[in-house]
Amino acid sequence: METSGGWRVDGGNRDDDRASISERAREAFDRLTARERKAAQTLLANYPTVGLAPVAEFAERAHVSAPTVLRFVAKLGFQGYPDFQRHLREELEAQLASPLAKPSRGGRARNPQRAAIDPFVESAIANLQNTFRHVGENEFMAIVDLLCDRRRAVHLIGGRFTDALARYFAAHLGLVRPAVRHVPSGIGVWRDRLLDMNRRDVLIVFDVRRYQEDVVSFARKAAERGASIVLVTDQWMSPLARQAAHVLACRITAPSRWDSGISLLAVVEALTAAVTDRLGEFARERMEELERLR
Amino acid sequence: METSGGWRVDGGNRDDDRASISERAREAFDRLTARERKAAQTLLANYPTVGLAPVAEFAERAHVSAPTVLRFVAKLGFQGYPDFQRHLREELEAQLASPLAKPSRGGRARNPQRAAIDPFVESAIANLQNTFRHVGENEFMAIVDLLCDRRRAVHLIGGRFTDALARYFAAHLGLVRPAVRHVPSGIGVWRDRLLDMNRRDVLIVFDVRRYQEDVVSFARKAAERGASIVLVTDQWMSPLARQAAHVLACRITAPSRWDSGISLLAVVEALTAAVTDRLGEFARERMEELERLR
DNA sequence: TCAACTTCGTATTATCCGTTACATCGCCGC
DNA sequence: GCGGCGATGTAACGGATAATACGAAGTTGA
Repeated sequence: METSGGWRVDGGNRDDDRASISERAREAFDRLTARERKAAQTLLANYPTVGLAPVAEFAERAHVSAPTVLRFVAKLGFQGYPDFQRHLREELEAQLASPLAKPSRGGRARNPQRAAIDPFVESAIANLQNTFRHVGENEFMAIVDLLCDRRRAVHLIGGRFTDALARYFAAHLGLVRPAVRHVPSGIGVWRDRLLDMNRRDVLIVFDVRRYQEDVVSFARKAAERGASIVLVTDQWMSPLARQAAHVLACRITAPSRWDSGISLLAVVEALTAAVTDRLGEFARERMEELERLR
Repeated sequence: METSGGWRVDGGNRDDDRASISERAREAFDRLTARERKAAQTLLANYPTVGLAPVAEFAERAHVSAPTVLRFVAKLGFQGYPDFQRHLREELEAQLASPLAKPSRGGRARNPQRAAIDPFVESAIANLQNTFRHVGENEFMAIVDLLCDRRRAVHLIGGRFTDALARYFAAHLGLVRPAVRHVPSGIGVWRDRLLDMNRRDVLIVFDVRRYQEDVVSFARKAAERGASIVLVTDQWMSPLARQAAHVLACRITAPSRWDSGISLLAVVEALTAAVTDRLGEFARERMEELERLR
């Protein structure tokens, strides 16, 4: 691994005093040994709480030994574990003192990696907010109603990339209610599945731009047979929107050549949560029974 | 190790029935003696950091003696000072999990639909921020390096719910580089796939809590055969972290009985974007060729 | 394949920390 | 003013925690 950026010739203390501990941990990363990196990752993943726990607990959570954790904090430039904890507390206090200040990143130049990541997070957040801002509450709850009707069968289908989301949704829905079926890619079995569908059924379709023709035509045939179509699509809307009983339009733009599925997933998870909640006792019992069958 | 699904029976916190510690301190205030009240005020004025310091420091800051502080925390109902600190850390951790989920408590009541949706978006945003805030840039770029090495084969596997994410990633990666293979669920073909793996290969594993034993053991065998393991997990970390060359710890808590995969998806998309970008011309040509073959 | 080196965990030691017993102080009633 | 009682600090104790020394295991390079 490249070490040119890691080693501070100037002794580094002036800078280290200002750098937050999480930044220090990232900076020191290439100087660390394999096990010490586990410790660093554990700290960053549970920042800063693990660091405030005794060494033994820290070590256990990181699946390393206590001395490894101690060597890790030593390499970060602390006198010892108590010293490390003292700095953590001071940092936490300073951070909580000005709640409006965004944590860390105080005027430091972003390095190129961060420049690649941060816009990504920002656009994802914007997508989430804009998606749910425009989702009609009535629309959302009507879909929940539909999915909570246990007499209806629920079929899920997705396109090239969104098929994974259909599977994700199916995996969760199938745990809280019966008659949930994912329609796999490849039109081999599609004809058979169409035969099963009638006016009682619900078909959830994921279709985003470069809208997939075969998926749309499958859904249209299902609609002709009387199935209720729930369409999860992007802001420009799949042509299937005409036939759909309910449409959820999600924001998918990203600073990349690819579109983002994050807001689609958020919709899926929000629906899952709402349905689980609404089904309440029924869902609970079903899950327990599934647990027993395992 | 739990292999059951994502259903969380408890809310994730054993002490949900008890009030927050600061509330407890205010509530118990009249029952306290004069000096103990100084301790309580000091704690509330510097919440929660003084409580995370050793007793002596707490006592000094409150201008009382250590035993007074001890009596104070005892009256709050804790078994002892370490117990008190443990609760403080847990509370802090829970609070950091969704720092944006606080607002709009005092205003007019939200309508029930919004109440179901907004906390969901807020926690998703917090998860995204906290996940990427602590992702090491070196770690991230090292993984990108790995995935841009076209001589290596890339295998992807996920658990019960995360399998969909593995598919999603595989679908995208497969477009920009060769030798990308998703490992399907069900251990039927796993043995064969293991045979294919050697030290040139990369195995990307998705494993979140209630970590799935079969996935972990598969990955361990792959690691024994020399494959490089890239683990995408949650903040508590799959036991596989021990064997993994690279770990991405994502925040997954949600105001629901289910965990959220949004930050995992964000990581996947960020990696996809970075790899596509890095491969540049090669990726472009490959995609054009795939387009022609269609 | 072996040797030198690094890394890492086990076991031990030393230190700090929380705890508790007890003495003192202050307060109130008598 | 005196005696009792609660509140508080001092000091000693016991235990847990951090630090360290050492040996095992793994890695690298010849």
